[in-house]
Amino acid sequence: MRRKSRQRKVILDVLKRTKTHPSAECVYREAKKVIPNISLGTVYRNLKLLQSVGEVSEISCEGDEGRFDGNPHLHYHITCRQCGKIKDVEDILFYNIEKKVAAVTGFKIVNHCVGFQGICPECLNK
Amino acid sequence: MRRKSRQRKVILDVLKRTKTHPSAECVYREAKKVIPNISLGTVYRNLKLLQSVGEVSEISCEGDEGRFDGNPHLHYHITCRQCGKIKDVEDILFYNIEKKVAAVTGFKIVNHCVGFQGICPECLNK
DNA sequence: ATAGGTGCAAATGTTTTGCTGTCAA
DNA sequence: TTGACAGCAAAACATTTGCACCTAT
Repeated sequence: MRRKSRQRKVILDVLKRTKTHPSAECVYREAKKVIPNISLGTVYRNLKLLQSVGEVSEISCEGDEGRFDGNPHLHYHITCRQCGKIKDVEDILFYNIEKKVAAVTGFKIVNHCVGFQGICPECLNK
Repeated sequence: MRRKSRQRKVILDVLKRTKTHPSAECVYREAKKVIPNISLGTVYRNLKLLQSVGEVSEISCEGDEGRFDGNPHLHYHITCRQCGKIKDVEDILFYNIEKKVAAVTGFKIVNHCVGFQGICPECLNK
């Protein structure tokens, strides 16, 4: 049975309040501000555990590997090729594509993800 | 100016004919059959170079990191959560979502990718 | 009391890089 | 001839894991 450790709570809290989709290393640095002797291994272990219970997710799509999102709801991401920032894409979701793909491939679909790459407004104005 | 090395040709050829979306290590093993003393560093260097000129692409979307595709045309992938195989999703493309997302985010979109996760027909029948 | 969790450090796996020699143009 | 590229090995990262100790329940 799972216990609530202080470390896990802090890690989850960091993810919930950090909007920049931090890497494991970055979560570690933030968590260290609260628990100075927390270890990187613990961060990895908890990120994995929190993913497995669906409380956080790991972002991925072309070059965004190893960054995490404390928002567990399905949503898409967009990455700036110039400055590297990752933002959430709001209000766009394709619920029906899973059915379509199931029909075409014969797979039972359990999830999908979508990622965009581009240049953000700030970088465009430079 | 770029030269056509034998190694690069073999690596590209492996990718073109391998439909299983191989990892770098796997490309290395295949290439070794043709050039026994090819080095892993060369494989990585060429995979990167071939990506940068758009001849191959690296697949990514939740758990498919580090696998490559010799088909340079935009298409989506689906991964079986049980046996791990990655297949191409044929005949489904969302050209218009880039415009939509550009409008919503203010980004100039240069690319997008879509990945599905599920259980393949073979695994379902076990 | 005890199972789950932690910190630490070593191990692992993957990718990159420096260097020297080689080869395509 | 020469600059791009290869092979090799070391380095650099990122992530996982074994172990002994700690702590919620």
